[in-house]
Amino acid sequence: MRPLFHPAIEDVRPEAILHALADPARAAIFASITQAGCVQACAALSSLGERVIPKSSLSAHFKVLREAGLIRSERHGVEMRNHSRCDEVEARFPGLLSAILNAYAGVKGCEGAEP
Amino acid sequence: MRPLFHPAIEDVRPEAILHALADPARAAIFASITQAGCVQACAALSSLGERVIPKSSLSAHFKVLREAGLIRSERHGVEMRNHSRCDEVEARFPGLLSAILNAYAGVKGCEGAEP
DNA sequence: TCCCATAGTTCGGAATCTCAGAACTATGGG
DNA sequence: CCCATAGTTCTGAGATTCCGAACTATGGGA
Repeated sequence: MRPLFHPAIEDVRPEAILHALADPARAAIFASITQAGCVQACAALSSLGERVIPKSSLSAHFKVLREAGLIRSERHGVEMRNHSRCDEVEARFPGLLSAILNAYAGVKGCEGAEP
Repeated sequence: MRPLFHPAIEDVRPEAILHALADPARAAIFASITQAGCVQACAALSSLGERVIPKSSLSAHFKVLREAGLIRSERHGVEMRNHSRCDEVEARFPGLLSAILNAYAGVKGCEGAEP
C-alpha cells in the first residue's frame, strides 16, 4: 500500500478537475465531502443517490478525486478521512468549483417543473 | 450524412459539458469559437496550440461539443459554421463556462512565474 | 454536363480507460 | 493470536478514444 499521492496545488490541472467531476457519482461524492464540513469516511459515501457503488469502484473514485487535487485523504486508525481541498482550488481557479456544484445541484431535482 | 443533432438547452447535462471540456484540445476549440464572435469553420481550428489535429479527430471533437450543447453547427455551402451556445448555457448554468475557460487560460501561460 | 477540389463524416482496428467482483493488506479489538 | 472492519490491488470484460483510409456532399470550372 503505497502512501497516497496528493499533487501540490500549483500542479493541479483544470482538465483533471473537469475529468474528475464529469462523473456524476464522483461529483456527488465531492459535493458531499465539501458540504459535510470537509471530512468524510469512504464507507459513508457508498450509497449516494439510488445506486450502491461497490468498494473497488469507490476506491478508484477517491483516487481520481485525490490525484485531481480535489480532496486530501489520510488514514486515521482503520478508516480514511477525506478533506475537501475546495479552498485551495478556489484560490487557484476562482468560481470553478461552485459553478460546477451549482450546475449539478440545479439539475438534480428540477426536471419537469414546467407544465 | 444524418442531419446534425443539437440538444435543447433544457436537456443539456453538466456531466456532458464537463466531459466535453475536460479535453484540452476541445476546450481550446470551444474557447476559440466563443472568443471569435461565435462563428468558425472547422478547418480553421485544425492546428490549435502546437499539435495538428487530424480531420477525423476534429470531426469527433466537434460532435462531442455539439452533443454536449456547447456549440451549434450548420452547413453553409461547402463549409460548416460553428456558433457558440455560450449565452444559452450561461443562462442555464451561471458562471460555469467562464470559470472553466478562465481556469484553462490561467494555466496555459503562467507556470514558472514564481522564483 | 461531367469532373475535380474542398470540407467534413464514417469506418475499422489498436490502444486506452472504466467497472465491478475476487483476493489481498492494514489496523485495532477481544 | 485471531478475527472483523476499511480500503486497495488485481483482473478480465466491455466501453471509449484516437487516427488513417475510404466515403459523401457541395460548388466551381471546362
